[in-house]
Amino acid sequence: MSDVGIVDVAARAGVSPGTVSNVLNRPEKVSPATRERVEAAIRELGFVRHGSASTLRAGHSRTIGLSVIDIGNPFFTDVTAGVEEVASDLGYAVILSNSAGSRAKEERNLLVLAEQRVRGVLITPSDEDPARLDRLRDRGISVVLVDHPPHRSDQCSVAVNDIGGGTAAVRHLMESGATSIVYVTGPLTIRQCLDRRAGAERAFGGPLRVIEMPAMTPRAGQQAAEKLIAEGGLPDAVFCANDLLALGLMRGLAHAGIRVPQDVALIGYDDIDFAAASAVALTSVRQPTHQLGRVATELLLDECDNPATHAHQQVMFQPELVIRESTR
Amino acid sequence: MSDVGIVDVAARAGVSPGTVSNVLNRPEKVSPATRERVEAAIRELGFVRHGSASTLRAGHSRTIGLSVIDIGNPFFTDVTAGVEEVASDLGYAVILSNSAGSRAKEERNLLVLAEQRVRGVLITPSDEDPARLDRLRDRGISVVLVDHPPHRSDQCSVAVNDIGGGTAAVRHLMESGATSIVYVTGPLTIRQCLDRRAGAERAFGGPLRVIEMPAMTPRAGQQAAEKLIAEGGLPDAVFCANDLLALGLMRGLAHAGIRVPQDVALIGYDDIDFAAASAVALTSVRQPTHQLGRVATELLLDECDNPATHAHQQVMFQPELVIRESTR
DNA sequence: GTCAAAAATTGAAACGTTTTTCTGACTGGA
DNA sequence: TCCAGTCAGAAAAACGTTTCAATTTTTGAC
Repeated sequence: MSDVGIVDVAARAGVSPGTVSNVLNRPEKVSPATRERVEAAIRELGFVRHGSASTLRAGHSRTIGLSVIDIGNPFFTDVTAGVEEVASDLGYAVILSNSAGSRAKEERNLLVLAEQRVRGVLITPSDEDPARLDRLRDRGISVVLVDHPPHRSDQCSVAVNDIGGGTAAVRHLMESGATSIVYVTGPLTIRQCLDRRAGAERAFGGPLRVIEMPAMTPRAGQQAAEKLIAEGGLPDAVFCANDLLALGLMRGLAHAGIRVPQDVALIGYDDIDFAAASAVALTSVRQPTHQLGRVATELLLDECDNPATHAHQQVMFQPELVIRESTR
Repeated sequence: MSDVGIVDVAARAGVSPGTVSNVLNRPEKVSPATRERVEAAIRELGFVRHGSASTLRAGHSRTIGLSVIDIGNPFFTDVTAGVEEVASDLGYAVILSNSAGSRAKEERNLLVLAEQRVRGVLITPSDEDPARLDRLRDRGISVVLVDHPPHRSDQCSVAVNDIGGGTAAVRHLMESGATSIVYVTGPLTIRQCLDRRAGAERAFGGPLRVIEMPAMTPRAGQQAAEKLIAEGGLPDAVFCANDLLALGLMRGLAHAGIRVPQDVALIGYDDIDFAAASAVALTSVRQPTHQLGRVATELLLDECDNPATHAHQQVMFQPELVIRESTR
């Protein structure tokens, strides 16, 4: 139960606590000789800075929050990896919270982050209500939207053009000869789902038949397949709002003896690693996930560390169609 | 930049700060009337407790750390989901860190957790050195090992019988007629990889040909396939230390025109969701991942909240063979 | 209506840092 | 030798909670 504080270190090194603090936070302000001595004392005593005391006094922490919609979705783990790389480089810790598509859970998580006095928050919001985020900002917590367009112009955001992606997907299906197309999606309260539909219908030239599932998981995809079959009238092609749905749907179709792409063409979204390894390699719309996480974090930390010079930016990436067997 | 503290709330409610603190931490100690009044004040002022100040004074936080080896591996995201469920129920926040298989990174992450004064740590250690964890315990931070047998008897751990799993996997391959078997694995510094090999060789009755990759990802699996082919002498069957390797290997073999299971039988480990959806549905060894996370967290929080009555436990789950096409 | 015991509330100290102001101790130019 | 100008380091005051002993209020039994 070792409990060495900054004063113990100070005593050991024969300096004042203030000097130890300087060694920790502005090493350049202290002479090499004493710095060396203090660092030795820290090492010998196994001192670990008390983050809470530090945060309390300094008024801000070295942590950022990352709130995602589904940590089980490889899309978000890829984003997370990018976030962690950058944060870690700049000495920030990341508190990861998973809203699991539940607005209530997201709210609880944001409260925890606010209590922890995180420096900033990266969030893929689970709905379109900006009020919660404005409340965070009022508390002095910077917010950067991830995979979401900005609510207003005085904030940073990093997104991918989902309308364009939806358009590209359906255009490809039509060029492959499909005339009847079904859009299988998660909750249409999620912006990504809406935008991809909008893009899809723009390419299609009219409203699409839609199957809306409560989740965007392989399980939901499989259920969507049952629904599709039960409703009768199999389409030429199915566009799924993400790859998890598509993979589940593919399995569901296979169960029913329906072949992809011979009977139904299938296209997903995200191009997760597993898309290429699936039963029939899945055509998908690739997003620069890793880059998304990196850039979002860079923007956030710039906003935190250089509030004076920081210029808010809205970054928009372009997705890329990856054609595989499921649409041939 | 609202900055209401406990004293503002106290003023508004016409009570002392101590009473507000009681409402927050032991509501049963304060009369319903004043409690009501204080809660109203909290709501009206939008007060959010300063977690750092609270942690500083109380000497402990309401957060736990979770350190995993690869957040991109569905095995760990499933465990994480279980952890989060239980922690969230008991009012704890989870700080998730990813060691990405790097010992140095794990060490850095543990330091961050120690600085944050987390109440306890759930960890799947990336190597066998118990020193780092002992150091945490010396600091009064409880540690529960996840997917790892105990280093000593005075600690909690939750594991799955990997030797048994390895044995079951190879026994199944042999019963299917395989006589030459290759074990494709991640770093043999990882216990899971070692144990699964031990179990595999027990079933095989002697040493197996081993291909050791530096990572346990689909990419590494694909490279393993190239290696396997380059080395010549294709075996009857391949046992992969996890499903990611197996899926990558499957893709790699397909590229080279080698068919699974006709030319080579293939079995993975973990039974991640994607195993069933792969090109050829993958035979695998299923682990109770979600349960692993739940039980580990229950043990940890019991240790934290009831140190007096807590009894250390070492839980060992049994894996389950799931047979699919890749071994038929 | 009184009194002791229990319950509710108060007030101030303390948690371990960071920050700011201030004091000495050097430096080098006159 | 003196002085202004630097630079290192010291000392003490915060930061916003929780806790604990002390005090007041309420309760219940007689």
